[in-house]
Amino acid sequence: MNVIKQFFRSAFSVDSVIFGFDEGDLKVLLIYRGADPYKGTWALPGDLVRLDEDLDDSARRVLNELTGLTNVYMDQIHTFGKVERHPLGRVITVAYYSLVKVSDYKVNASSWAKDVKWHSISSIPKLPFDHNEILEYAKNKLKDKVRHQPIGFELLPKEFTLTDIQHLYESVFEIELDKRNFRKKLLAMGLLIDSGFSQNAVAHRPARLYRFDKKKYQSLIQKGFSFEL
Amino acid sequence: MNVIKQFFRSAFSVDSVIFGFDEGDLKVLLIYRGADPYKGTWALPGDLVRLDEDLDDSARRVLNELTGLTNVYMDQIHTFGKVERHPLGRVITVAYYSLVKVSDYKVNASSWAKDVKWHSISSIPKLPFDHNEILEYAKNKLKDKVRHQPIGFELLPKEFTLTDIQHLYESVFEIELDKRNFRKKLLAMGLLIDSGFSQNAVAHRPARLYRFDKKKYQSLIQKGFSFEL
DNA sequence: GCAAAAGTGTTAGTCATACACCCATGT
DNA sequence: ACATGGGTGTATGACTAACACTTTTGC
Repeated sequence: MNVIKQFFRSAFSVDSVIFGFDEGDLKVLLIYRGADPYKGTWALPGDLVRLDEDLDDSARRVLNELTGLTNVYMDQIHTFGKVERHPLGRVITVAYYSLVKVSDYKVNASSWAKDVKWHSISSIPKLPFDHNEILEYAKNKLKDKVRHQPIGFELLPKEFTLTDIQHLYESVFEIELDKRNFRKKLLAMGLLIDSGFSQNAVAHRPARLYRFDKKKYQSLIQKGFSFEL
Repeated sequence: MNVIKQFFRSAFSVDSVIFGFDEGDLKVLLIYRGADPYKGTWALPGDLVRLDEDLDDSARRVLNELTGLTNVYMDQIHTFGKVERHPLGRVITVAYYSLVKVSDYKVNASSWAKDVKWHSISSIPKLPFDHNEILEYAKNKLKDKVRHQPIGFELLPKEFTLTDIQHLYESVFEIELDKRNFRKKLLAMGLLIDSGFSQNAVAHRPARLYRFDKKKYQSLIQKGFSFEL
């Protein structure tokens, strides 16, 4: 069939913007490319999608190969398809972002990345392909999502302080928030469980530790609830 | 090179959810497929992307071939990439939606569509491929977008009544709105211009006609404004 | 004069914002 | 005792939601 010869000559890749939150700062996981094209530069992790692999599975595979993590929050961002975006041929890329708890992240179990490192969102180098553009899209998508759904917790360890969340929101939105008002709203959601524990070994009054009530959240979502901040 | 043989055997398509608003009802433009696969069914308009064609351009081409329209509001929805979604081989599809003024829409200038018709959003038939899923995504995306930006006007003729907009919002959100409150908020945006004219030949008090102030909107956007409803 | 949709304000409640001091711990 | 961040309440203004009657036109 003619169509096959004419059109089935392209490839598609997935690229992943992996967000983490550490030291009060939003981070992105970049790889140092060990192979051409663009060998020797920091880039977003990604790979060509195999012909027998669902798109979403491919994104999960890339994340898993890199971090060893599964069951991670992941969402599609956008698809980038300029003709000349890839030097090897016609390759469009479907970009995803995921939110990982930096504390869960263990290995650099990667075959194709010579090095892997968290980069603060405020100091991202020039990246190959259209990766800087992808990252911009990712940041905006993250903002939009966090504003409407309490997914920020995916970036925090199981137990966290209210100040942790506040700093997280402040990094994501790049604004400052009022402590009292923020706590009021946050607790008013009714989705935080007081763990009963506090920080220890801190050089100030220890903060209470909370957990996110995932079950309650799921059941509210079911009932068609929607959240804001 | 090995990679070429291994991966460059797939294709990608664009599919378009073309929204219109007419007779107080949200509509979608469907084509009646004149060729296989799925010959003889109603489907979303779409086409394979040419190797030398940017993704967005491809979506605009499909829209233009079908309606003769250019300069139409268009936005990417999501990319669908299940392995078995297309019978001819590995084809992922990038879905777009566009908002057209039904009054501007003239011809069925289409080579590949046997028939083209507006279908009310409330009575969409079973569609081939994953098109019903795509349409669901499109509706949600449209809701999200309309909630935060006054793009609803793209669906209305240049001059419209306040009741027209209210009906539009009611169809998109599938809810009922209070007339007085809706008008208050709408006029408070300061983005409507009273055209000075009114309807005529209507069997009731004629409504004032307004225009959307695109220039003011652009300049507010520039200044980092954001809107809600 | 009747039918049909246009147009118009007020009130009560809820929510967002601004703001400053005392507390518990480690050193 | 001092430094560090944790924790807490109130008052004001802004916005949202609920609600009913008069007006203008065509027939």
